[in-house]
Amino acid sequence: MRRKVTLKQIAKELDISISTVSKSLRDSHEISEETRLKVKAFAKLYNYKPNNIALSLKNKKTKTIGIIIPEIVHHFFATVISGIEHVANEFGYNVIVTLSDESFDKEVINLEMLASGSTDGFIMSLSKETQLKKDFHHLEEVINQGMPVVLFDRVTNDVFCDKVIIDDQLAAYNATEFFITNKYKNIALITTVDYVSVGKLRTEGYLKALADYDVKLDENLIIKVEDIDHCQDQIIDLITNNEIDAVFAVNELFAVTAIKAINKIGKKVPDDIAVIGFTDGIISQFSTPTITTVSQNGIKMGQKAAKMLIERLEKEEDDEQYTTEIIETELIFRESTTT
Amino acid sequence: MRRKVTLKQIAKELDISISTVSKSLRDSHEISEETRLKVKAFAKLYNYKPNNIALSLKNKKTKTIGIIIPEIVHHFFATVISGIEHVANEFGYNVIVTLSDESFDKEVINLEMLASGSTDGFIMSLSKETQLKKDFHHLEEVINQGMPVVLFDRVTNDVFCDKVIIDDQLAAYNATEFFITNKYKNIALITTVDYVSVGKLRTEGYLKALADYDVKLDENLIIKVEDIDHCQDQIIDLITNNEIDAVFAVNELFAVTAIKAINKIGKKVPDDIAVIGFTDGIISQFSTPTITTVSQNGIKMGQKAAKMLIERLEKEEDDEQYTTEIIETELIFRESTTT
DNA sequence: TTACACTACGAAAACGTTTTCGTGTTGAAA
DNA sequence: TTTCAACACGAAAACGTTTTCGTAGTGTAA
Repeated sequence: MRRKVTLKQIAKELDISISTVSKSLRDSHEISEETRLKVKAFAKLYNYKPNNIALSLKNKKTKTIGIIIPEIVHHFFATVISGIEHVANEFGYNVIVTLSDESFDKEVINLEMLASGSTDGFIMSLSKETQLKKDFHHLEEVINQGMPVVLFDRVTNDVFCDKVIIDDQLAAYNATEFFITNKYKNIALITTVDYVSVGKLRTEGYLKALADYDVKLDENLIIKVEDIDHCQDQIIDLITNNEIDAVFAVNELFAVTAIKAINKIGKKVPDDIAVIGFTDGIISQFSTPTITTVSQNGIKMGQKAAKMLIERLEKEEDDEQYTTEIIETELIFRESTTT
Repeated sequence: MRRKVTLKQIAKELDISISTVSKSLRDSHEISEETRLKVKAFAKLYNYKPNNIALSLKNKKTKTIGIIIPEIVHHFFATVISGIEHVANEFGYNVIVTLSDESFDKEVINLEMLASGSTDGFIMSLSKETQLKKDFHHLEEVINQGMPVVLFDRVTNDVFCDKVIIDDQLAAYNATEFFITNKYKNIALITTVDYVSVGKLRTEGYLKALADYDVKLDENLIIKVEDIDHCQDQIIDLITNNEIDAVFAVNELFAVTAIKAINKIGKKVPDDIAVIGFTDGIISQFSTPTITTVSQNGIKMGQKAAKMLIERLEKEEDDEQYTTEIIETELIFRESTTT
C-alpha cells in the first residue's frame, strides 16, 4: 500500500527544504530550473497531489458548498442538486448534501455541523417543520458568521439572503387563467396546507385568477391535503361529490392521483375533466395520459443558486445587497388538457 | 458580523494557554474545576464549535464519504443516496456527491479530486464509459492508497473491493420464469447494450430461463437499446412486427415506453400483452396501468453500502477480505400483468 | 530541613500547506 | 580589494486542533 506522498517526504527524499519543494511545484522564479525540474519529475513520479484539508485550513476556504434539502427522493430536488453540482464542479467546488427529512431539528443539526468549517456557504430549501415553526435562528446565526446562504423554492421573507424562486402565484394564476379562458368554469384546486409556502402562494394565484375573471369561488372545490400518503380518499371525495370540469393540482402526485380517481369513477381525462399539475417531473411525462403541467425548471434553479452563491463567495467585499431571482415557468401542454 | 471563535481567542480573552482551554472543553482532569467551568461558560457564551478542518488535518480523518454516481436525476440513484446519507448521518459522517455524467474522464477527475484528502472512502457506481473502456486504474490507485471503496449496482470483477449488488441475472430469470409458467410463450426482451454490466446480466437471466424451460429463443424478440432517448422507434418496430404476448424490459423507461407503444397499435396491457419492468420507481407506481416490476431496493443498497464502508473505516486493521453483498429483489405485481 | 508526590497549568510538536523574510554564495562594478 | 545586487535556497510562521511532556508551586511525610 503506497500512502499519499507529502511535501515533507519529497523534501527529505531530495534532501532539500519543504519550501523549495512547494515553490518548485508552483513554478516560483526563486528556484533554479534544475531544482524545479527535478522536483516536478519526482512529484509526478510519485503522483503528488496537494492535500485539500491542509489547503482548506491555510486558505480558510473549503471550496465546498453545503446543500440542505428536505428530501432527495423527489424529482424536483434531484434536478436542483444536479444543477448545483454541475455549476459547482465547473468552478472547482464540491457539494456536501444533507437531508432534513422535513424536520426542524435535523435541519439545525446539519446546518451547524457543516457550518463548523466544512463548507464555505449553503444552498437550502426549508423543511416543512421549519416553515411551520417560523424559527430561523439557525440561519441567522450562520449568515451572521459571514457564511453566505442561498434559499430556493421553500424560502421565507424573515431571513435576509439571496433567494431563487419561481413566481408560484403567477404560475398558478396562469394555469387557472388557461382553464377559465377555455370555458372551464368549475375548477377544483388540490393544494397543500397553508404553512407550506409554495402551496399557499399557488392557492393565492388560483384565487386571484378566479376573482379577476369573476368566476364564483366554490370553497367545496378546494381541498388542502395534509398527509400526502393518504390524499387519495380526499381526492375521490372531491371528484365524486362535485360537478367539476377541471382540476388544478399543486404537484405531480396530486395530479396523477386525481387522474386515477377520475378514471375510477368512469370519467375521461381530458374530455370530461381536464387536469393541470405542477412540476414537470417523471410522472407528468410518463403518466397516461401525459399531464399538462407548470414546469418548474429545477436544473435552472440549481444552476442559478450555485452561481449566486459562488459569486458571493469569490467576491472580496461583502455587500449587503441581497437579490431574489425568479426563474420563469411555463405551461407545458400535454394530453391531460384540450385547447 | 461575529466570526467564528477559536481556542486561541478564548485563551487570549481568559489569559490562559490554548492547551488549558482545549483540555477544559474536553473535561480533562488535569484542569481545576474552577478553570474548567470558567472556560466552558465562556465557550458556550460565544458558541464555540471546534473547526472540522483543523480536526480533519490532525486526525487524518474527514468523517466524509465520497459518492460518485453516473447521474442523480434518476429515482434509483436518488434512493441509494438517501440510504447512504441516513446511515452516514447516524454515524457522524457527511457525504459529498459528485456526478460522472456517464463519462470516464469526469469519474476519474472527481475521484482524484476527492481522494486528495477530502474523503475517507468512496461509494460508487461505474459510468457507462468506464464499463465500456474497462479501465479501472483510477480505482486501483485510490484503493492502493488505503482508501476503502464500495461499488454498488454497476460493478466490475476486475476491481477488488466490497460490493453491493442485486442478483440481476436471477431477478431477470424469475421475471421470465413467471411469464413462461403462466403460459406466455412469445416473450420479448428490451435490454441495453452488453457493456452495461447489469443489462448484460439481466439478458443472461432471460436467456437462461428460456433455455431451462425449453422455450425456443427468437432473436427477433430481443432488442438492445443503444440510445435511451430514441428507443421509441425501435420498440414500436419490435411490437408491430412480431407476435408477442409478453414484454420484459430491463428498466422502467423501456417498460413504460413499451406500454405506450402497445396502446398506440391498439392492443391492451395486460390483456393482449403483459409487461414486466425493472426498478420499482415512480414510473412503475404511477403509470397507467401500473407496472409489475422487479423491485431493486435502492434505499437498502445505499444503507448496506454505507455500513460496509463505515465498518471498514472504523476498523483498525485492514483485512483484505472483501465481500459482495446481494440485496434481495422481488417481483411486485401490479396492473401490467395478470396471473 | 529535605525529599517527594501532587496539582494545575504551559510549551511545543504534529497534521500539510503557502508565503514572508532572512541569508549565504556568487559575480560584477567601482 | 571592497561593495552590492542577484540568485537560490532555508527557516519559520500561520491556519486550529489535540496531546505529550515539562515544570512551577504546594503540601506532606520522613
